Amino acid sequence: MELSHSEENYLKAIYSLSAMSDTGDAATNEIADRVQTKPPSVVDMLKKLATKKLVTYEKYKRVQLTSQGKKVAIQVVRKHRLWETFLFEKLQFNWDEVHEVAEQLEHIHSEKLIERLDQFLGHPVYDPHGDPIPSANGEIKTAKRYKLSEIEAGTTCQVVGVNDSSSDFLMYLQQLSVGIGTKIKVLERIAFDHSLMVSFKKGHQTVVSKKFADNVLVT
Amino acid sequence: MELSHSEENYLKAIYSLSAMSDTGDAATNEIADRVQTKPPSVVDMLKKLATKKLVTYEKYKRVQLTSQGKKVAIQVVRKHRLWETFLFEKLQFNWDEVHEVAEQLEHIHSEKLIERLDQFLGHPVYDPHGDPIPSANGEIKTAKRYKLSEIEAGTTCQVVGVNDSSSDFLMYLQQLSVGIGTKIKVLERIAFDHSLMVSFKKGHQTVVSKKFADNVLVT
DNA sequence: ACTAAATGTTAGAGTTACCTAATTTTATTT
DNA sequence: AAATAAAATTAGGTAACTCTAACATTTAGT
Ligand SMILES: [Mn+2]
Ligand SMILES: [Mn+2]
Ligand SMILES: [Mn+2]
Ligand SMILES: [Mn+2]
Repeated sequence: MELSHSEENYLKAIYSLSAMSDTGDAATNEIADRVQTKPPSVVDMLKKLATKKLVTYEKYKRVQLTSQGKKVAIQVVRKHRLWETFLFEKLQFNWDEVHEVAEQLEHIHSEKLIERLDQFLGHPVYDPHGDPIPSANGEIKTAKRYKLSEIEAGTTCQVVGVNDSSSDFLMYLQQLSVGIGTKIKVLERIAFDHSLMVSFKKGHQTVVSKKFADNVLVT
Repeated sequence: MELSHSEENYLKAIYSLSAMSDTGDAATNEIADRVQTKPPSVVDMLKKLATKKLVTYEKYKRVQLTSQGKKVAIQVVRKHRLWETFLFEKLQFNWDEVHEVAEQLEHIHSEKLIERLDQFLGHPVYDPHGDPIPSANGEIKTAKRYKLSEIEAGTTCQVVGVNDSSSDFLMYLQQLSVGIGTKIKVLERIAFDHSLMVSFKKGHQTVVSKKFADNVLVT
């Protein structure tokens, strides 16, 4: 069954909201926020998705994806993240420019296209934001992600993403030559202001603030 | 002004129909055929495009693109052909598989994407079907294209496209190792059945039928 | 338990892009 | 110049997706 852009966007929104909620479901207003519409539009769509068996919905209750719905949502996420990787790796888009275009590209319908793209990119595992790319059969690498600020002194870890994507933050990262994949060793945790003494590859050593370390995700 | 998929498809259809007509315009029924709708839908759309100044339309007369409309149409064609080239060159799609997916990709809205894609592909001049790719400012290489069947004996020419894109024909071409860019020398024109004696690169020599030669475009 | 606030739903309507059936205009024959 | 055929248009309607305003339900605060 061929879904519309709109249906796919809703499924993706419900998927990511459910993933954050500890009850595995999403609320009407949350969805409206996420897909930039008003709550009545969400209700209409939930009814439609429910008749298509993509979602289990009872009025006044939070929605849940069915396994069918989840499968579709994950494929959309896969496409989104593969396109982001393409834009970043092959077309030299910046970190913060890829999302908007991928938001459109994720709706192109072609099995073959996405499998060939995956192959062309060398089967990447993480997108430019460090988010895991689901595999063709829907499996997602879910290595637990820590804030850099939680890492013990003496440990070496690897950057897999960020919490903040403001351009101030991204520019600072660029200046430090820190990106996805960068290895960081935590040398010392400074009790006074919770800042960290760290070293990046090649022993280049600096102090970073707690605010910085809270926004860098590592494994 | 951001146009819809549908509006873009209509403009593209009117553009290519106008190019074929010697009066530089297109008829309602022709457009309906091309975009796979019914004539009343076309009339609706023509009225809309007319209020947007993309088309000059008077009822019961043939439509013409305004210069604005032509500009938009050419940009859509540019995107279509660049994406076809990407699919063919980078993702190893076959000649006859690229069109359908490009039909979707041509509607992605992003200036930057298309310029970067063009650069990534090395500013190609022809798409996988041998059709010219308009430049960023809308210029189109219009080297006159001849049928192979029109070429004089003794002349060497180069394949730039085909008239038929049936898979029977494409498979035959593949078997002969003939593709875009292949050089062909016409050795002899056989009066009896208008077939041609030709040689491909490396002196490999064969006879091809008139039907074949009518469907191979060369410069 | 009662009230107020927050959340969610229904009613009714607009837009885009289609459709079929009926009608009008233009083009082609005789 | 009629008559007929072809092409184009209008009328009226549907489906998807969105909205605002009004109403219903649930939740949280006292
Ligand atoms: Mn999207
Ligand atoms: Mn991402
Ligand atoms: Mn298209
Ligand atoms: Mn083409």
